Amino acid sequence: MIQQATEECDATCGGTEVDLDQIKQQMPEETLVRDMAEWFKALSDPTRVKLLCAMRQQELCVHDLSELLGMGQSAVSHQLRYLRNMRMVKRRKVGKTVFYSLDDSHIDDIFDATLQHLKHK
Amino acid sequence: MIQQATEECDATCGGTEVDLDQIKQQMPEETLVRDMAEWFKALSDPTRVKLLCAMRQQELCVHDLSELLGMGQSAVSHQLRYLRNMRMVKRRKVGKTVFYSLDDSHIDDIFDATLQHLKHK
DNA sequence: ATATCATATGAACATATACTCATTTGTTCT
DNA sequence: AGAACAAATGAGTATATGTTCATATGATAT
Repeated sequence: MIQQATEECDATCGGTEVDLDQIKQQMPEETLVRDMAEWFKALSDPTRVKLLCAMRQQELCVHDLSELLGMGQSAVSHQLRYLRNMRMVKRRKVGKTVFYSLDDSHIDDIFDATLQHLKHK
Repeated sequence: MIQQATEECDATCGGTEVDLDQIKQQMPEETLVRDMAEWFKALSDPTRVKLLCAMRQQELCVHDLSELLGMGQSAVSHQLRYLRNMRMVKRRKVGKTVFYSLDDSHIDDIFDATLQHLKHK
């Protein structure tokens, strides 16, 4: 359960009842915070969400993804690179075509949870 | 288990073995995709992540949050408004000071899961 | 009412982002 | 080798985003 501030940030808000140092200690490291933000940023664009949703169903080549989303090949390719750099998807080359698929099982969980969350609001 | 494309996107990549229409049907609605992206975008900035992490521990006033993050009051206030618009946090006014706290239990779960995820990589 | 303090808000600015267009790379086929 | 095709990449551009600065709002106290 989350604590409630023991009233009176007032008087002089500078000297609060709250123990900021203790809270600071419990905070995740700066680098971890950045990693978290970066990870979420990868999921913060509709195009990338769609790509991941599609790959959640099955491995797909760039061309098909491009067609599925109704977007240019270049745009899709750029976003796939982004997702690959984030290690969220991986490639499999077969001749000229490249198949992309999820490379992070965690995404499935997060997506399921989030979809549930958003539907019930 | 995710399906693997039945080889040969080749020949002419346009006519694949993959049933795009079926995949399309399984995709979430455009509006839902946008909502998802928007929700993740709220978590895609280090400042907002820190604010949420702090509030995860306890309710805090703007001044203390500002001090905790070592950022200007205005910047913090802007981000709190953002989070409030997203209905991720709520306010409680006591005199001049305003206390902010989480308003979305789902954030706890997502953060826990994500922190676990990022630590083990 | 006036002063003071906590927070909110608007404008401005610098940076980041996602797309398009043009071109390149890498592969297969003839 | 050269043609044809899938995908990748770089540059350019329009828009979005996060912060700062200055100022406004709202509340308390004198």
